[in-house]
Amino acid sequence: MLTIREVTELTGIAAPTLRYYEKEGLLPHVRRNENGKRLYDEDDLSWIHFVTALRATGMPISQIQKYVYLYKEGDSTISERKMMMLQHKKEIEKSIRELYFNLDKINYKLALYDVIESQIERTNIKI
Amino acid sequence: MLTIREVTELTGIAAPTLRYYEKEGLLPHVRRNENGKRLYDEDDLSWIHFVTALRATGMPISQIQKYVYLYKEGDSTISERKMMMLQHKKEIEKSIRELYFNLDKINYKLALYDVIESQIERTNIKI
DNA sequence: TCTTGACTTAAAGTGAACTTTATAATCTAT
DNA sequence: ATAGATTATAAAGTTCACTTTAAGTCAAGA
Repeated sequence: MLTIREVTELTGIAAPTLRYYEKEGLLPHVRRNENGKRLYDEDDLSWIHFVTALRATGMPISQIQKYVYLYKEGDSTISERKMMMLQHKKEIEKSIRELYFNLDKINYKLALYDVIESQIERTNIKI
Repeated sequence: MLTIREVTELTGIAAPTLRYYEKEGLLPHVRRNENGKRLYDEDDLSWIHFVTALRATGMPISQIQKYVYLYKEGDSTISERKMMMLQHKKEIEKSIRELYFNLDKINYKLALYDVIESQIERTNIKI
């Protein structure tokens, strides 16, 4: 069992953020010791990594809340949870497509700069 | 020359956002008619599309401000602007890599759901 | 024993990027 | 000529996801 400090060192997530996630219901079943201090086990670490992956791919806190709520409901919500993940997968793929699309525009801009620089070279103008 | 309404229809960007971008210095040289109403030309539309691409790829307003400031400075800032774009290109590529990395985790989760569902099928349990 | 440091909570604060509101001026159609 | 829509500005408000602060509890080391 790990203290909150050990988890922050392991994950790079700030302690207040871990408490915030827990308060918002993103981390089910984090235990406490006899004095109320948090103790994290392997399952908690898995949840933290999973929540981090969802956040890093743009899933809002509110939707992760819903997912964890369904998880707590038990096996009857498995298909709904799977559908949430399928939907989120689509969103991520869409984000990637949009990034590539806009990356093209940046590359076009960079190509223009290359043209300008080669013109400067040819005409021997100094900037 | 287009009115702000025509630009919102053309770009899907809300009029207050266009005014906000202009106020923040993201859109150089937007003209006005004799009564102070904005009139956008082709160059303005290009800037709007460019700013939109930068925003959609996560560049902060403050950095776009800096880029436009350099643009207004003239040709002597070309290499600095090109470096900004090269750096931003790297950031976008990093974002794409991270999205793929986390997409893998979501796909792993989905594979687990598939395993669970096939188990349910085999054991004939109804959920 | 004292004090230092790590933990706890609730509540307030922050920063980024808009968005809304309030008020006034101007354009458009009848 | 006038009603209703559109535009302008400045300033306040909103949302999201944390982050910081304030005030307190507790265990361990000098």
